[in-house]
Amino acid sequence: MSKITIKDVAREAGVSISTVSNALNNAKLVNEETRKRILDVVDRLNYTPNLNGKLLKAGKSKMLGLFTSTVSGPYFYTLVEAMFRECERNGYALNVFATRDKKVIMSNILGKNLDGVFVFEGYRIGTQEIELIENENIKVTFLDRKIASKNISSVIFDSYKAGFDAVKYLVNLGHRKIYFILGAPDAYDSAERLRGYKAGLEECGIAFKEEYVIEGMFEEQFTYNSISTFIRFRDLEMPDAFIAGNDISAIGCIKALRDKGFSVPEDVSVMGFDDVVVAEYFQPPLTTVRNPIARQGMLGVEVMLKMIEEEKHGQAEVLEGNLVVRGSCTMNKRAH
Amino acid sequence: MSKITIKDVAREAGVSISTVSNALNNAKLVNEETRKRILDVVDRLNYTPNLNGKLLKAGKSKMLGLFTSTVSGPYFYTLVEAMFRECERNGYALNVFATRDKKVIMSNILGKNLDGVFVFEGYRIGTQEIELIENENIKVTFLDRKIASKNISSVIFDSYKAGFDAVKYLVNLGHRKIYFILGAPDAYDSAERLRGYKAGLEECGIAFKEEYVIEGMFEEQFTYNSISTFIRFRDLEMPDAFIAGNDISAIGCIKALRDKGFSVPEDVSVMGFDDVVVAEYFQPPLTTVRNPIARQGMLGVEVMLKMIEEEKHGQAEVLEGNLVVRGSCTMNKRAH
DNA sequence: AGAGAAAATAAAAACGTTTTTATAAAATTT
DNA sequence: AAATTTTATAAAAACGTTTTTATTTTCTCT
Repeated sequence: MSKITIKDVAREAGVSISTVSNALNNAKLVNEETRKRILDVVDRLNYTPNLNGKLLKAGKSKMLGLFTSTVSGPYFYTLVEAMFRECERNGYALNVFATRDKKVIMSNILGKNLDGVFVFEGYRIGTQEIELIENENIKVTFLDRKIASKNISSVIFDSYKAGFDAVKYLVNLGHRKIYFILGAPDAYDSAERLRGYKAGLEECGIAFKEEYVIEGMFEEQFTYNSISTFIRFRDLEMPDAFIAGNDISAIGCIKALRDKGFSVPEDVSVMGFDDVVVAEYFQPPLTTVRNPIARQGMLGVEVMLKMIEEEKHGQAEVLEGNLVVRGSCTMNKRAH
Repeated sequence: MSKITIKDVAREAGVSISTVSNALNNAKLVNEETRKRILDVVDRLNYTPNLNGKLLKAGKSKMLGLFTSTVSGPYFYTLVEAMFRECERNGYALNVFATRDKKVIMSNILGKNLDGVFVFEGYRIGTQEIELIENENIKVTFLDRKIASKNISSVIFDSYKAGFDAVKYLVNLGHRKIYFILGAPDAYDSAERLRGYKAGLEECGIAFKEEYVIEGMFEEQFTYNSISTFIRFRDLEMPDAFIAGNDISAIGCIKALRDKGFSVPEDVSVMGFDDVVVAEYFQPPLTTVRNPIARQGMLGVEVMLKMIEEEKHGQAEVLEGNLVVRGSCTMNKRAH
């Protein structure tokens, strides 16, 4: 009923609060006999130290925060599971804060009960906020952009290369009219994949065409609508292949094509990115570029701990993905 | 670099710390002019109140904790996404703690910087721990068992009915030799589904047979192995249908059957539970019992907030699922 | 103009710890 | 046996807030 504090323990054990504290944290400083007596009382009263009191004094919390605007989707949970495991292994707790409210985010980051903070895609923390964090000497690791400074690290994927590889793979299969479906407008990955797509085309001697780029928003339904509309009103020839912004978008694209009477991959090839779980179960199974998501999570906390515990300068890590060939792409039968 | 506290603000603004505090929290108590001056300084120094100091004083944190042993799987993220949204809507933050370490769990629960705690399936918090929590006047909502008391609520699914309904559906399709694949041994849902399965059989006048129950652990690979072995060594007739502990297990079962040369649903029908995302994408699409997972999450925080804010007695809520008919079950062609 | 009320500000106490410093008792050295 | 060190315990300060109480200033009323 009542909250018991260190004071209650002290009184009950007939001893001062400092002795109780020491009995709990610095065994060597207190006589074995009294220590036992105190521990007995602690047990009997079920005393648990108040974390706020503790943290207020300590300044360190052994807690890391993960700020994100969404917790759904296979990408997120693969990432966060890896992070949880790695934190636990190092004696840290991971707190997930799901909010888009910049105020909440900043008050928690700067509120100093977190030793470090991960920022995952979604909301935008701008240069102004980053500067603030930097000045407060708080460690931050970004999982959605490439950046590094004294207190800031990042771990991201080489989405440029992924886009590049995707194009080359499709061209090798004999495709020429390769479309690109964009992701969220402010997403780093989307922009990089597009950049790689352009570079890949150039490498293969194919001219980039603005008309071949379609909106997709990383969303299934959005892409479905985009592609349906495109098919219906196009005055261009049918594409040979689509490179979707991610797997979810690829699924939307395939469903739209199918509903318009095209079969994948016989008529059109479709690729995705990420290799989310459904990619394998979807019909046809998705050809995609797999990003080592769990590795990103593990490396993220590794890099964070380096800053916190070894006081190292922040670093920017870039991870490469690899092509996973399944059934959604095939040779171009309409030879050029 | 340096951490600025309310003291720094006070000094800089030429005012006492109480005035700063009031300027920030109790606008009416301080002259508009000085308040502006203080806010200016706050802005200039980028002062953010230390949360530990704040919480230590307040006793309340507006934070809820979610304790779980795993964060993977579609069930979890659907649940937790709904919880995040509902918490945010009510001005609470949700902290996810992923650990199996009972000590960590209890120290956080009893450490009093959480206003309430959700317990999700995985590790076992026994009656002893529950009693402790109860005595400390901490609000707990269980998402993995049915229980209610002054400070404890719960929101679970009616897995008994789900098991019962599954059997009746299959019997209506003409199946008689219906097997049941168990989930994790200590899982409430698994036990309840089994109980419903038995009751359903009885209702239909079919005798329950111990040999028709197979281990599955809620895991794809485990079930795959179980079923493969069963098929290989069985001295019984082929089953008409399988009721798997959940969708994941159903998928393992189907894969095993397929690899042994049986097709689903033509030769054998297979059902799952949960209706996870892949259930829809899998080939054949899974017939399953859908649990309103998001609803569980929302109701969970609702019930929690009732205890915290309205000081209501805890309550036990039970949610019903509904049958989702897809392609993994069909009429029994081998008539009896 | 002086008393009383209201408004604005400051000082002090409190939240529950840990840590530093002080004191007392016991053990060791000279 | 006195002086010194070691060991054990206690007291006090500190962490950064908010809240309660106290003080000062300003305003209102007779």
